[in-house]
Amino acid sequence: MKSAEEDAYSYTPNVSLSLPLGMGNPCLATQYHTLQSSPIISVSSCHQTGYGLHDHNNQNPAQGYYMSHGLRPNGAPALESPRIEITAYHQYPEEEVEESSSMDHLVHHKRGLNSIVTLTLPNADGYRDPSCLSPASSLSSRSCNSDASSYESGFYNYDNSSQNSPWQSPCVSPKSSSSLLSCPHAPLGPPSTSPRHSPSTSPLIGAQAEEGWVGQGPCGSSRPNSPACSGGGGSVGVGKRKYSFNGTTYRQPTYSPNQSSTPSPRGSPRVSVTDDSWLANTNQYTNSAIVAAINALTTDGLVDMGEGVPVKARKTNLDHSPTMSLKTEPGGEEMGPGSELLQEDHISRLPFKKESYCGGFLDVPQHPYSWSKPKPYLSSLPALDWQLPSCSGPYSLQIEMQPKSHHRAHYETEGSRGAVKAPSGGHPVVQLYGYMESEPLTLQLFIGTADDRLLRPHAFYQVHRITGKTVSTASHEALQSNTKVLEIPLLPENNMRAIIDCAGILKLRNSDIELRKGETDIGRKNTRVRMVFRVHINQPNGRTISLQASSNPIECSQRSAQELPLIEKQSLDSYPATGGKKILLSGHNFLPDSKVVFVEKAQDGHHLWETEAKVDKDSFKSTALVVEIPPYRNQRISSPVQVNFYVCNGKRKRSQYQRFTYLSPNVPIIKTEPNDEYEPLGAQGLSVHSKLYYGQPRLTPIVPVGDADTCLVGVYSPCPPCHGSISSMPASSPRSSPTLHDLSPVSYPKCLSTSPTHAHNGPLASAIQETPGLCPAPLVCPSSPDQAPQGMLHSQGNSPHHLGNPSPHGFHPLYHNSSPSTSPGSHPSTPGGAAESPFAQAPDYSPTQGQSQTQARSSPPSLLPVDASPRSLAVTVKREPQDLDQMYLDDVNEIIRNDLSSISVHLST
DNA sequence: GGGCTGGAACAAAGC
DNA sequence: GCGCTTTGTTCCAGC
Repeated sequence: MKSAEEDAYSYTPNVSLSLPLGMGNPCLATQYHTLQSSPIISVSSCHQTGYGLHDHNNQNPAQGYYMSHGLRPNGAPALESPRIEITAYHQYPEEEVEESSSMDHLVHHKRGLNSIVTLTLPNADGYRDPSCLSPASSLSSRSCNSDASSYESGFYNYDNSSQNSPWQSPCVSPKSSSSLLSCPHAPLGPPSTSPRHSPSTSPLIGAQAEEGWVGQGPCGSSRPNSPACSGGGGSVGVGKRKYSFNGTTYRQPTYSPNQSSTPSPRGSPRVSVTDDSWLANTNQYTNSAIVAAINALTTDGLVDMGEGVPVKARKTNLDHSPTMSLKTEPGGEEMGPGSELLQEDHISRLPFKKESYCGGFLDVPQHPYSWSKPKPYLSSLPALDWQLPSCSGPYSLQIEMQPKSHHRAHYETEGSRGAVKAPSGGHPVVQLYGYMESEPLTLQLFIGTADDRLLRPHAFYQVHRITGKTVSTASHEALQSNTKVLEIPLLPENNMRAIIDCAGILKLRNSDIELRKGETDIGRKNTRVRMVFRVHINQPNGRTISLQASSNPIECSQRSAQELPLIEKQSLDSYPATGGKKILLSGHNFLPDSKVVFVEKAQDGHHLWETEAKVDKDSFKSTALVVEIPPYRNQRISSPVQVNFYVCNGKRKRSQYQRFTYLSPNVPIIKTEPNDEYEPLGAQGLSVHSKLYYGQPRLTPIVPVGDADTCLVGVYSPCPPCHGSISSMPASSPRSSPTLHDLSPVSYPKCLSTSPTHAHNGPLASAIQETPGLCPAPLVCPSSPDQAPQGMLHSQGNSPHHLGNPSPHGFHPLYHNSSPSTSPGSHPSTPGGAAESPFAQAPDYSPTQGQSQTQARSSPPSLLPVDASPRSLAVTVKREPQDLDQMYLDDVNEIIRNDLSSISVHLST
């Protein structure tokens, strides 16, 4: 069975818990580095290494998290002070640098840093090397960047990057100080590990942006120019830009809500948005928007400046400069504000306001220079690779309608293949619950990974804006850290609900991406993605609550979609070790000869046990398999054991791993119906739990943009409805293997195990991710009384996987630590912050968000200590978890303290 | 005529 | 180094 893939899995990180803070989290490391300087290398390495490191990290989700978020030294009290740290942390030093007061200086600085990692071509564009780009590719790249061409400029990216860096944000934010604290949380959430993120990380981002392009080389390799450039895909971006600076082209005006000429069928948001409203936030917006725009444009501007942006790009940019950022054609509607330049997170935060967008742009556009200088603004918005919760306080971002599991992405050389659809034939639907304000918000959408690792922007896929008669939702493309982000208005009139019929998926050539400096991801067989939605809600106290919800995995490869088996749901997540019960698997591409293999892996990825389950051929369907749960190798387990299973249609045609938990035979079986709500797939009788293994990362700290503190604080409290899943949690995956398909869930391992006991269980970690969608709830959110603060809540729903797994725990613990109480400096809880608990679990979204939501709603989050799968378990076990948590927390705290002390020492030195 | 789609040819990468 | 298989990318054709 061991295939390369598996080997990859082996990755599993064995990070020791002890390391957590520092080691575990690359971020931290990086940070340190930066701080200390030394390690810059490390940082760089991180980047470059990218996944490798990350992976490891990832594997330990916890670590990752810690690192990135909270733990980060910053998180520690000590950390706070030095902004530097923050900076350091990033993969992109640049970003950090930028934030620093002296921009220029910083910039250079960055570059320097980058240089280490990669060459910094200021101009280097976005994800592709301009030079390298084949005509087609250029388009594509543009498409990606699309409008972007303008974006391509390196600057732009940098900016983004900076923003991205989680750490930075804190600094930036006025309240930043606290940010540091937030960091602590952060760790939990967004694992620094995240490939991209991590310093090294995100290949895309970092790589693309800055370094990028190894490019040239690639160019050659990659098909140079595809004739097709003209190809449709790209077309979208370029051709369609309608907005030129000129007001005319520009539609900013359109953005204005009222103006929207074309009423969106649903009441385009525009309508709702009033100028006033726009104005209201304008200032903020403006700044952010402008910045963003600038960034985007900047590139161009830079180019103009002579930096070497490809002529094409320049033209585009010039012509459209504003455009790039602003595209908003859809429907002619003006989304307005949203569209704007949100590139930056900031933008996103801001409510859609026309001003920000329009005003800023219109005015600015013409001057390249104006754009040219991206201000260093520290957007506090969390980087795209940060793991964010789907629920926080009263807010909950939910994917009401999940996208289909398959969507053939188009190449730049092709025409668009349309918007991602929902299984029902409609389109995905996203809704923000709990938002009672009258101000419209911007919903951000980008294409993220769907592997076991932490959720991060996908290096090989970009969201593609779809426009036309059939598109009712206005949207705007922005580029953030080399990742295309589609901005969609969320209007109160529409109940903060958006139908995502304006988003397609663009495939970038592997060769173009892999050659970029710093890129560590492999495109081959890395064809699964998730739609990631984010919304940033400004709070009266100045803080910003950022929520994220990720869709179920979407297979984007034509061939894979047709051949690879895909498990979307399973009727049972756990069962006694005796096995024997039948489980219904729902999905696609099942064959009469499909085999279902149960596998148990050690933390290091080695197979401990593997057995083929009996498949009921009589009930075979291409979309459903009935399998008999094989007895576990050890019938006397005293605690839940998490294993994985997959469907195999033949050599190299395996589904992703799904988690399954064997329970102690003595344990009363509790149904795991929570998922019932899952309904759909499950329909067949067995309730199916959705959950792709990779699922979604569930936990995520909330990242308050505004405040550093917030971050910390950010805990998010349980969300009432939390249907949402945590989008982010990564599963930690061992992965890495280029072949995403085989994600070994197991890898997680090392994450900090939450519970001491679990700590070492590799697999456990994974659980976290999986924790299904429950609402994040609960960890300890003071805010929500209802929820008990247990350390580990699991989202019930989806994730059955948890059982036994600490993974979840792992995270949780951290969270806890991070929580004010626990971690000393780190988190003070943020008072006003939405969630008190810094981290939120991400609910899993899994498959059907709807499900998750429903589940969540229907049943309050339960704490499952062991994660046993379902809620039921939770019920029974409740207490343990707490104890464990406590213990875990203690351990974690200890670790953190140690870490902090060491950090402070470093700093002082 | 353009946008979507589905299918498949061609070619590179892996095994 | 060769041949077969797998996967990625580009083209074509039809709706």
